[in-house]
Amino acid sequence: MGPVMPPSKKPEVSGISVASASMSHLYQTGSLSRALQEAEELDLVLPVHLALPLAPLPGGAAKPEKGTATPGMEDEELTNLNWLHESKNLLNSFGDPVLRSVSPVGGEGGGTRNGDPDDTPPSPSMVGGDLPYDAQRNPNCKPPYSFSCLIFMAIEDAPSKRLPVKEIYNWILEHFPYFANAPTGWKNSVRHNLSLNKCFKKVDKDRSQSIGKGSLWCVDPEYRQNLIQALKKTPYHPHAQVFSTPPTSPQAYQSMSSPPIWPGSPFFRKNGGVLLQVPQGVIRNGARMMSQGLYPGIRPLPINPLESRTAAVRSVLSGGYRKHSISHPACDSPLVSSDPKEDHTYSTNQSDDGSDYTSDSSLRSNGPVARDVANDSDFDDEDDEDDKSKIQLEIKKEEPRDWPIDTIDSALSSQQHNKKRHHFLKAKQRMGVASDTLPLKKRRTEKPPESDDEEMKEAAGSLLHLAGVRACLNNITNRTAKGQKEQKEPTKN
DNA sequence: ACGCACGTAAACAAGA
DNA sequence: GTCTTGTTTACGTGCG
Repeated sequence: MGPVMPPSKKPEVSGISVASASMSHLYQTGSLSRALQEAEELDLVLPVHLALPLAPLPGGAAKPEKGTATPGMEDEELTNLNWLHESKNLLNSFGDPVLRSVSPVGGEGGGTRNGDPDDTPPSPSMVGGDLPYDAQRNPNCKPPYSFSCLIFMAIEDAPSKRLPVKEIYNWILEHFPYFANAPTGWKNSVRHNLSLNKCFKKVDKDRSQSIGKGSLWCVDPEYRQNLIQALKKTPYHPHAQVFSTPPTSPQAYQSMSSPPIWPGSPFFRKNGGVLLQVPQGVIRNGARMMSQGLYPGIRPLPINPLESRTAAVRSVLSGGYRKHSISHPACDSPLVSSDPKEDHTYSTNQSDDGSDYTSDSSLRSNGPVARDVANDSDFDDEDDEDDKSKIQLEIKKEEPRDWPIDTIDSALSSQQHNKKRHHFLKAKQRMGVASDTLPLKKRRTEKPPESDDEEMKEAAGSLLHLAGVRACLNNITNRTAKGQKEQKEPTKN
């Protein structure tokens, strides 16, 4: 039984475009907190992303981001670069409407599949009884996310979109206090997932800026949609019908509603238990979304604009998260070659993956994931983003191609059951997939490297979006010349 | 009953 | 030697 969301009784902020533009300005000028406090005093319901910066950490103190501020960087530069960087990242990563539709409700415990369809009621076996998962209120409740999702979120939450294992641990610990007291086996599970799950890849690290032992891990762009699907399926969302609609264009992204605040989220409580939903147009007009709001129910970290800006500058100027020597988010650096070891169940052809994953295009054919990406590209080029029925149709067309993340891995991991494997292979054959194009970890021969193109498309769309954002901002801040200059700079990256 | 997705434990190797 | 990281195997659980 899903929680019944009380209708909002508070007046929404009027003047959406003004609100969104003002929000951007307020955030940049550091007066967002003041504005939010004023709004709170006025008993106004604010859009999610406006309020999230006020979401407190139980401990109270702001958690500084790793690394240090770039010396000599003017705060103004930091602000603007951060704006550009974060907008791109948030649009590309968190702005994904599927991701935004996620809310953390689902089954509990190992072996529980969080596979509630979007339009079905939540599992009765919710975490913490009938209440949705709330890391703050029920810190000892096991998060409903699978480890794959946790890792995915951790990596996506990183400015550089790549993290060492230890940072993944830390992210999980910070956002899910449950693991602080959980048996240490969960770390093993994390590593197990990283190694086994094809969605995650090791990234070559700059030896001159070594982070120590271990590698960085990133989300394989090829399988990002799979992870998004997994995240999407993890919870039930009361507004799933609203938010499960994928965009057909960057404009569609922008015009989509941002997520309502999940009842477990701090802002939900802050607003008297009113389920919030950002009015359409706020996102369109360039409102920022805070990552903490994209995984509702997860223990949020307070946002320090300066630190966040600093991280952004590290990524934008120095080509990435300095500590991790990143050149570009989302895997543009060569991935670590997997040593072509002896044949294993999961890596019968590891050398395929051993090379830079952008270089094995010739080995990739039209596997299911490849078709996914290809169709996604077509999808993004759709013009008729307002035709909702068409969108829904597209959703239905997508679903048969939705490959479970670990379908093959899992099937093959039970190798002792040859029967299983046989059935799986037969199923694959029914789906028209060649047996040698399994999306196995360390074995990617399915598709050409469209990820870079995808990245470029996303970046281009984001920059187009930013153009509107900046125009909006400029109307308010009278900083037209500077704003235009700053729009151009990220295109060099 | 079975397949699937997922979690957990454990063994092992390599490197810091 | 110890710890961390990474890989792999095996098995258990819950659900459809």
